Amino acid sequence: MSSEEALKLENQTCFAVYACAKEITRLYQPVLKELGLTYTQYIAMLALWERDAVSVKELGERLFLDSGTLTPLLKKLEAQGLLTRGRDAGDERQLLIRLTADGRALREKALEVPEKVFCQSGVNVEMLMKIRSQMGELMTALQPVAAADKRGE
Amino acid sequence: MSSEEALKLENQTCFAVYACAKEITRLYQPVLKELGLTYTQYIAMLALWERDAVSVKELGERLFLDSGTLTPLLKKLEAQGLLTRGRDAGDERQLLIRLTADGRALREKALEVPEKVFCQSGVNVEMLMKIRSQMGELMTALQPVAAADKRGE
DNA sequence: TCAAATTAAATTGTATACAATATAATTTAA
DNA sequence: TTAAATTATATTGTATACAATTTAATTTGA
Repeated sequence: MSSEEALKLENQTCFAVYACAKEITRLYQPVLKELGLTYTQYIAMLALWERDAVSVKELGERLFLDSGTLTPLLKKLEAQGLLTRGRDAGDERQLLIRLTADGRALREKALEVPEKVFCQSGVNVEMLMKIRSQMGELMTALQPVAAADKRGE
Repeated sequence: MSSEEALKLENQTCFAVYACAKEITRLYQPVLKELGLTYTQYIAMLALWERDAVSVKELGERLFLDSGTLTPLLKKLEAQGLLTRGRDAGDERQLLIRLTADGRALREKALEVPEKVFCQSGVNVEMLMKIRSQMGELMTALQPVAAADKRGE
């Protein structure tokens, strides 16, 4: 592709992924509103439903988010009574995030979310699976770059 | 997939796309810094390099962004001297965005951006093309839903 | 024709994101 | 052993995003 062609909006893979991510988030919004969660809060809860009593650091690594994003987000979830934030007795630097009974209970409602969103989406399962696997490949290809960046190379 | 399986973070296509979009943006950042642009400012400039003297509404439709995002972003680009913002004489409701000479000149520097980012990415062309086409398909599938939402259905 | 409806931007308010910095706790190493 | 380095989280500042509302201009329709 010529550098002229490469500069066209239509040819930007980055823009295609960026636009899809926003569109998908928009799709989740009405469904998540019933749970009182935003999209980012939802993925944080998904992570916590799988593993509880984790530090902000560990949660951030799983969600690719840093403390600047997570600290206010977790405070909001704490204010909603879904989790508690308390320092680790063994290492006071770490903050342990623990779900409350309400936080665990919300999972029952959330079980319906994927199905609801899928039905609304007008997308077939094959496309979804293909996309997920390709995003996985892309992420695997990009992660070494991201890691090198973090090390300041 | 069971509803239990469907709730795992690892199985979320939405999260995969969301995480990739952020990672890609991060990849562009150091390259765009040389042009003095953020990622969103860059895609706005890409659109304007292709078609100039457009309204905020038209630009927003191409970028999937609304005036709440574009108004401050365009004011920043105006402050940098890359474009001018002026009401359309024929319809004073509309604001026409026009590139300045500096704005057009920046395109020369930007011609190198796609190549630079690609080289850093460690991704091959085939994967990129496949992803772009699939994101296009997904967007096409989702757009009717988005349009219906806008109409309040 | 002119009030009501529509349209385009701007504004307000809330919620991410993340770089850079600050703070406090822990670990390392001389 | 204790000062220096490292680590985990919080804070600050900037830049998106977008829903909801407001404002001003234009179009529509009785």
